[in-house]
Amino acid sequence: MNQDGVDLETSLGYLLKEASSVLRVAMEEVLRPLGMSVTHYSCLELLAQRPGLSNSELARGAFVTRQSMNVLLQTLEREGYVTRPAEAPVGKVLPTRLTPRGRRSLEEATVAVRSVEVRMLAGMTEAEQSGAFRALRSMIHSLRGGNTGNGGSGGA
Amino acid sequence: MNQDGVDLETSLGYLLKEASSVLRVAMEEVLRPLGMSVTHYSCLELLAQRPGLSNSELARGAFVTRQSMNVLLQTLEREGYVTRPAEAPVGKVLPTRLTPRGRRSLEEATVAVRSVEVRMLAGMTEAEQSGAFRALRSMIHSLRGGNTGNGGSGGA
DNA sequence: TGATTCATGTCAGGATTCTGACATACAGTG
DNA sequence: CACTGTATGTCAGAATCCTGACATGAATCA
Repeated sequence: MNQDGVDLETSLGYLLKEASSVLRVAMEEVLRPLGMSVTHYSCLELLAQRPGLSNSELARGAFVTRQSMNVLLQTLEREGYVTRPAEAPVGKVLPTRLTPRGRRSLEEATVAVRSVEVRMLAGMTEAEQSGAFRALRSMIHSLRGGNTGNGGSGGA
Repeated sequence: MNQDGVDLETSLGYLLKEASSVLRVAMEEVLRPLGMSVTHYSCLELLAQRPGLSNSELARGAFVTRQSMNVLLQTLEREGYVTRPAEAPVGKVLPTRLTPRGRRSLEEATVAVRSVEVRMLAGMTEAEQSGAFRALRSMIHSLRGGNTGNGGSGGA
């Protein structure tokens, strides 16, 4: 009946979307009491691991447009979670850094987020986890790089 | 330096989000020439496989709110892709069905979407695919069902 | 039977994100 | 050195989606 369709019940793409949706909901749930959105948290986490990231780099890392990230950064800066130099040291790039307050805020969030990740991984062996990791990486790579003869718009 | 963080480089959650993002972009890319969004396509595909689905069921299947799905359905109905009875046969539920036009439209989209899925799965063995499938299913189940003592707000 | 609870469809308002556009700064090429 | 191409930060407008709220219909239960 649905042999010519994609068959959502067995589609890895659909399952991927579902998993992502459920993960997003779970993260929003634990982040909400902290007054933080997922993108908000992603931004802070990115900055903790790679201080000095620019707005555009942050946007790519959080999977939003640089315009959206810019709006967020302005808020975070105004509220004292991050700092940006008034003038660009080189070019137009404004390296962003966490303030102590931002770092404290992130610590709370990290605990919450980690609990979600732990819950998500519950019931999976190490082998299954690394298998899933490799599978996801492979999918990303295939989707980013290769085209099926579509006359590559090239992308990045 | 980032050992007390979540370490985005090795986080399955982050990778999941990345994969989902890349998949979404790839789908939008092939669906755009057809004038169709991902939710739009999801709705049609859902209806093809399970005719008579209600607005709310469609919303859950496409991972959006029923309000958003309602807006989409009104457009699709107005443009002749789906039909809904003027009055509910039972209760308030309005069973939705694809029109021939909707079915034709879906066929085009299915070809496009399947090509993306094929590309995504390129380079993965059958075993890896079914492994990824099981892993994703496990994550969804763990995230949906179990709580780490957070006192389940039970979703809705 | 009557009350409570739950799910659905829908309307209205608000928040978030995106698309489009512009000026600027660096890198590569002739 | 001038020119082209790419990348960045930012502003403005539009589109999208969500949260909140309401009325209705069905199911559950006393």
